[in-house]
Amino acid sequence: MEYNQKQLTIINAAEALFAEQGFVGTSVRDIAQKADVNIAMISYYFGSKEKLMEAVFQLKSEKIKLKVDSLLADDSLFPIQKVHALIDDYLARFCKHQIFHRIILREKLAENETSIGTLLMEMRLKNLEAITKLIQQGQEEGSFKASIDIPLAMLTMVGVLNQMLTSIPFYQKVHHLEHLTEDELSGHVQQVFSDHLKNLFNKILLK
Amino acid sequence: MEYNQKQLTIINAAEALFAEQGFVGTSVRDIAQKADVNIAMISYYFGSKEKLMEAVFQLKSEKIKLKVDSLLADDSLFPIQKVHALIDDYLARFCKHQIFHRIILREKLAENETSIGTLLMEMRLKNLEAITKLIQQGQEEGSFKASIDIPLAMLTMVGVLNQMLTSIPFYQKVHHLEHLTEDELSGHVQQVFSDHLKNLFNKILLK
Amino acid sequence: MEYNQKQLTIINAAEALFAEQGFVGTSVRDIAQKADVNIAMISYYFGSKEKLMEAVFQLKSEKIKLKVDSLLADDSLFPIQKVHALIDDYLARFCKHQIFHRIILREKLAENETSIGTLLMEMRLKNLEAITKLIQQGQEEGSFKASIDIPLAMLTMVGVLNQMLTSIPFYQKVHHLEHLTEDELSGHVQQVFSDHLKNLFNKILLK
Amino acid sequence: MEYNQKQLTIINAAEALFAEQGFVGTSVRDIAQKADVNIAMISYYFGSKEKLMEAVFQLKSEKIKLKVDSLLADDSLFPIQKVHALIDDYLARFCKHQIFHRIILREKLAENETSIGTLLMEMRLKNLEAITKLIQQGQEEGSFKASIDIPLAMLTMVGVLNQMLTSIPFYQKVHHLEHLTEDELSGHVQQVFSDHLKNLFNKILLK
DNA sequence: CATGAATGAGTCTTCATTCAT
DNA sequence: TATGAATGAAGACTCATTCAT
Repeated sequence: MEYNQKQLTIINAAEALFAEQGFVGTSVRDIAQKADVNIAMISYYFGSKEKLMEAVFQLKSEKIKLKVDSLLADDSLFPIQKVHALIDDYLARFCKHQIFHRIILREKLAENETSIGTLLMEMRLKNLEAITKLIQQGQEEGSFKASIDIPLAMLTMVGVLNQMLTSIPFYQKVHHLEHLTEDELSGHVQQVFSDHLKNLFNKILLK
Repeated sequence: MEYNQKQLTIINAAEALFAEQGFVGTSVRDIAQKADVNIAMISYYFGSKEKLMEAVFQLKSEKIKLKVDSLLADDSLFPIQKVHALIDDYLARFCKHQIFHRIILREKLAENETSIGTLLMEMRLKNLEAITKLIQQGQEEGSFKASIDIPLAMLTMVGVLNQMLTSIPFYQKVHHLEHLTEDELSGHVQQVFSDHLKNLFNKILLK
Repeated sequence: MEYNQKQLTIINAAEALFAEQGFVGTSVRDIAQKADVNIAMISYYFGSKEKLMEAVFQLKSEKIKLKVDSLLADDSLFPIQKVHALIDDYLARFCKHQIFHRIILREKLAENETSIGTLLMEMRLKNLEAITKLIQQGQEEGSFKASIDIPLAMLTMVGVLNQMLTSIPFYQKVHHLEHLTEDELSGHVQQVFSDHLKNLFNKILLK
Repeated sequence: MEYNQKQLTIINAAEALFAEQGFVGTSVRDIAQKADVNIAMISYYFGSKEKLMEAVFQLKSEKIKLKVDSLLADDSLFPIQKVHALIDDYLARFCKHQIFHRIILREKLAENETSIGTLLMEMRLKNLEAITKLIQQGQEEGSFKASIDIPLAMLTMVGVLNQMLTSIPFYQKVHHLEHLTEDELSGHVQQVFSDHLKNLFNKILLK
């Protein structure tokens, strides 16, 4: 799938709005306005609002796949370092508001077998496959535990990151960080979660 | 706030539907139908759909508060046992589809300062307060580490549980558990997550 | 099915517009405006535009059924007189712009198995049944031919009447009847077609 | 008017679709797709959808005119034979789904003075003129009645044929002809209506 | 000469809410 | 107090047409 510039503009606008307001909560009018295109363009280019969401999803999913693959292929790192890099990568992506996981996870997907549900499942399976390889590297090398529930580990990381997104204001408040600028806050939070997750995964993975 | 029977019926119907379909995805018609009341009753009793959600939230929040408080007051348990009980309690609540956290977290709340955002923040603060006491008990008793980021720990638990909710089909698939009935699956998952979270919290909290 | 006054207003407006402009050519806005009700009332009362058309159809169909039945039950008339009365009845109905046959026949119905197609088929079968009885009366009495293709005869009458509706301006022009008022023209046309059809049916039915 | 190949392709596609779905029910997209041309071509070549329908109409009208004229000029046939030939010709045309009369009659034309209404009137007048000559031949020759309402006769034929088109499924059902293939059914119906109309016109025209 | 891209008006329908009773 | 009826705004989507290329 190749998208032209206008299509990409729409996809980006949609991604941002879906992330903020959810799929149902976002109207095609909103998207058209944000992307500064005619409302009819959405149907024209993508067929429907749902198909647009699929496009958002697919595009993002491809990007992530590339990132993860290149990381895994890097021979200069130890397995645990790759895991740490993966954490930082996810973290950066989540913090840059490219929170498209949440976007989609929120809506009907949990149970419904929509086309997006299927796409999501596929992506998760691919991710799992890649990460399984990574962890097997660590196990073969001898630094990782022999018995690890890999899906459970993945899920833990993603769950913590998702929760982070919705909890930043809370975290800011309880730690009295109101004096920080948005960027400072973001940097701080990123550091905290990076340490936290790395620490968690060290405990989960390492012997 | 005291609610009469009809209001409670509406609140329960609303809670279930919000949990399944999200706030925006649920219409007052749906709620009225599920609660078997006239559509106009919702506006009549609660003023608006949003106010109804607040009622759902508030009621739930009170129930949780009671549970947690009673747990903390129980002198027969060690602090770490209380934490474990807390985990099982949260887990049971999440698994019984009383997933109202998710309900609300999904909608605009993350950033928008809606009335519900405020309610949510209040509830979290109360919860934090209670849990802080619990952890301080453990620290004073000497079994817990001295330096613990308590909000981060809370957030980790809730994040994992939230993620669990949306990932059960994925978990079922990758672990080849399709042969289990829904109840067996739910029981299995609950056991796995209970162990996982307790293990995680042991590492986070215990010296 | 019992309809309240507002529903009947809508049905009548819809009938007139469907007759003039066809089903597809008529918007719910048009109907709402003509009936002087809010647009949403159409969905509110009838569910959809198509369901509204079904209501139009059903109501009309019931009225016709009653008329025909009462005619057939009249013992004071000879069979051929009943046929003549039937012709005049149909004619009057068609001329009074209650041309709902055409309304519906026009749209997709011919081939598509819509709900209306089914309703139409049912009505035609009922009508055929009634008319078959009438013609059998004539046959038993001895004045009608033994072998008559009754559906073909019905179809001939309805076809001529339908065609009349769309051809009145043409007929007016070629017979130089422009000087007549609309009512005079209508009366004249009705007389001409009454004679024509009675004549035709005499030839088709009588020995 | 001369049309190039592409234009003719469009006209044919449009004719078929208008016949099936009506004017309003057919979109230019449908036509463009069926004709396998760019959507913009329709506006480009014909100016508008309505103008396209005029072209469809005009082209068809010319063809019919030619057929009728050639029939009338044939000196080898008696007038009643020409009438029978005319009936079979109309019948064949209607059965071959080239039912463009119905196409257009369906839409606004009955009362509205659209450009097509005018075209239709002109064509009818021309047809009437030709048929009048034919019937005068019969009258002069002595086999036809002296007093015949020719427009009424024409209208009867067209009305029956139109009705036939929308009633074939009904006719099939009541005569229990479901076992016939579509072609067999069409052939049977054609035979029945040919006999019926010829019989009718014998009675209307012959002394 | 031909067309892909783009548009604004229009489609039907559903929404949360209000009002008269 | 309670509700059936009613409403205007908004929903997603399709339409015939135009325009720059």
